[in-house]
Amino acid sequence: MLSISSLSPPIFLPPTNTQQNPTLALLETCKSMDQLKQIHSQTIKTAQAINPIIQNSIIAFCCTHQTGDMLYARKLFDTIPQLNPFIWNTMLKGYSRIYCPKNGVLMYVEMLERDFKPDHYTFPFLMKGFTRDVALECGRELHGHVVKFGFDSNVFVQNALIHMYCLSGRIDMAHEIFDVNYARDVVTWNVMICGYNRVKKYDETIKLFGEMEKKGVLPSSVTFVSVLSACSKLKNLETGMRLHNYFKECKIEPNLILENAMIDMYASCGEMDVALGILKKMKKRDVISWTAVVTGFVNIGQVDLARKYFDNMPERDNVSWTAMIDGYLRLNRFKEVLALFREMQKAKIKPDGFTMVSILTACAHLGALELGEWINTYIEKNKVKNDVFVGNALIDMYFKCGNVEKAQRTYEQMPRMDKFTWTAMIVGFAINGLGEEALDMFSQMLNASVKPDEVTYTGVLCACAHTGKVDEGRKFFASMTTQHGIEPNVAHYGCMIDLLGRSGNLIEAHEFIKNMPMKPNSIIWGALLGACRVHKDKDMAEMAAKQILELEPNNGAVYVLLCNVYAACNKWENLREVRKMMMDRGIKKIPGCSLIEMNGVVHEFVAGDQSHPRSREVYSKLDEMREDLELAGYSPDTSEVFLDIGEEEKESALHQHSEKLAIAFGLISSGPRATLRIIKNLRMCVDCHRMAKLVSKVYDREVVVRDKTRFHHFRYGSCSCKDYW
DNA sequence: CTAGGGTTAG
Repeated sequence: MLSISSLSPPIFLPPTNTQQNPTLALLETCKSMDQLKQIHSQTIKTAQAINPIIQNSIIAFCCTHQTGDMLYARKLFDTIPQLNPFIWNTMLKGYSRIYCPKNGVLMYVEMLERDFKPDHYTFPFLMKGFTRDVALECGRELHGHVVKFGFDSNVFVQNALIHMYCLSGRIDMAHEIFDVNYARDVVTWNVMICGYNRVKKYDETIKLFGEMEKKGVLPSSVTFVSVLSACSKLKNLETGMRLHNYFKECKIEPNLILENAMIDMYASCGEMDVALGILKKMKKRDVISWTAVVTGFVNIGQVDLARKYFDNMPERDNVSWTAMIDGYLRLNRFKEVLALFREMQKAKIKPDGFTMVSILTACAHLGALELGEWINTYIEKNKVKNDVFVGNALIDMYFKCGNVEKAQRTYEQMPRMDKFTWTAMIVGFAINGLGEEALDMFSQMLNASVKPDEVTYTGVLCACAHTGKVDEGRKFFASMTTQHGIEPNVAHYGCMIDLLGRSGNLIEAHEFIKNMPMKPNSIIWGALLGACRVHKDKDMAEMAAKQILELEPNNGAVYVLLCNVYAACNKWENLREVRKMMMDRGIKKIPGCSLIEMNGVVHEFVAGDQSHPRSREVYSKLDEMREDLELAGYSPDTSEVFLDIGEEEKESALHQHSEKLAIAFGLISSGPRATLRIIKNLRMCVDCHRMAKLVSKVYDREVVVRDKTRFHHFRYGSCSCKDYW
């Protein structure tokens, strides 16, 4: 018996070029998956669905079109009895397009298992969608396959391979292939150049471009874009301008990307006039063009001008917002940082890791722990890429908001650490008075063979200064040069003066200043002056104050400190003289100001402040506190009040210090046992310090005060600084 | 005579 099919005439396949086959013509104009599905069902009805050319075209649409659906492609793919290399390749291209490199690799494996040989299209398609991780995982093996299947002289495959090694950070392997590759074209150079940009070796980028010129390879516009980008990063205007002239000579048609790269290069080198000139002449501009201009103005500190361009941009994405936010951050305009971030949220633009780092940095400066916590939750909930930068910013934020536990927890969860992580931990412990922990971190860092830099050493010396580790401090100061070749800068000297002076070695501190290789600034003398206050050395204080006033005649803090010294030494006549000098010269004391964050709102109190809406309650709470605390042994310490007034008035002035107002406000506006976190612009005075200790005991509250230089954690009646500050 | 590589802003 013969089967029906063998009796039937061969199925008539309609012509398969677009002119003659209406289905193929339809597919060519197809715009969406919906349309495609209609065409597909039509082909099933008309029995064209088994026409391999139609099948290929339908799958190709799913794999290549913007709206293409790879699940649909795969379903169709599975129904095809007779596969060919073309379809496999198209599928690989599809997975690359939607960035599913793992599916691509699985498909490639399946292809080999089913005895299809990869051709020279297979590898470029497959590798195009690779991520760093996949490239690391499969790179070597695929390289082997390329050799095994004999594509080591195909330029497309070789370029894809170099590209893949650059992606996984194996620039050495990439260069090796580049060097032995006899099939090189301009794209090979471009891939290699781009690889150096990716690992931030911009000098190498420019070097390679030079080699390319020497070899007489004509660069393409892509070459120019990459090399311009390197010039931008290096702020190498000379090479940038040479490139500008060069591609005019080459008669390369400028396109949007190239012009954007030009704007970026000039803007980054501070040549805003040229950058704006290019922007003006462009036929088409996009969000990148405008953002490059905004960044340019931010770079030269012209943040208000940057804002003008930002406000006039036809569209803004997260990069533009972050660039603008970063502008305010760099000028320490933190409130504007947060305000702009709120606007960004209103505009429904999703922040990413870069944005988070900027906002967290602002939170760290402002001590805005609640917002910082909110950002942390946001990162977790929205799966913002939690890389080492974000982690470092989180650690820094928690420490600078005085939350040591959360900082440590973040540190423990870091998937990867770098020099900045260690440094953030050391500095963080140091400013929170945890000297042992800071130094322990430092030795762990050295054990991990991470090289410390000058900031790391600032933290190390600061840890010694805040905890009175004089001998260790001297030792570290010496070792930074001898062991790590870091020349101490003025901040390191500042830490040493602080360390020596505060521990009572005033003469040695002064000697240290005399032997500094650079000119001591007001911070150096200020450290010595502060030490003179603690150790009641009137003569040296006068000398130090004189030095500062020569540098900064209007430095109000110096007068205040000098007054403090006189008050501490009972030199009332001298104190009056300085007071008079301040009046005559119109020098104002910087008013003490404390911030306390309550339910996401930052409340600000200055000394004697009555402007807060709950001011009356605050003052009556203060009176109540005074009674409670006196029962626990409090008596006012007026030794640091230098106003020429009666004892009772002194007590009253003391009573209204900004941190006391903030603590009282904190007590009436938070639940029992909630931690109070206060940020103060000046140093804490002895009396407020004593009172805060008692508050922590009497009201069973943790009080954290960040003053000008460090943290005080008050718990169970004592302070983390052990009264050494 | 079905398909292919590289690039820009924080």
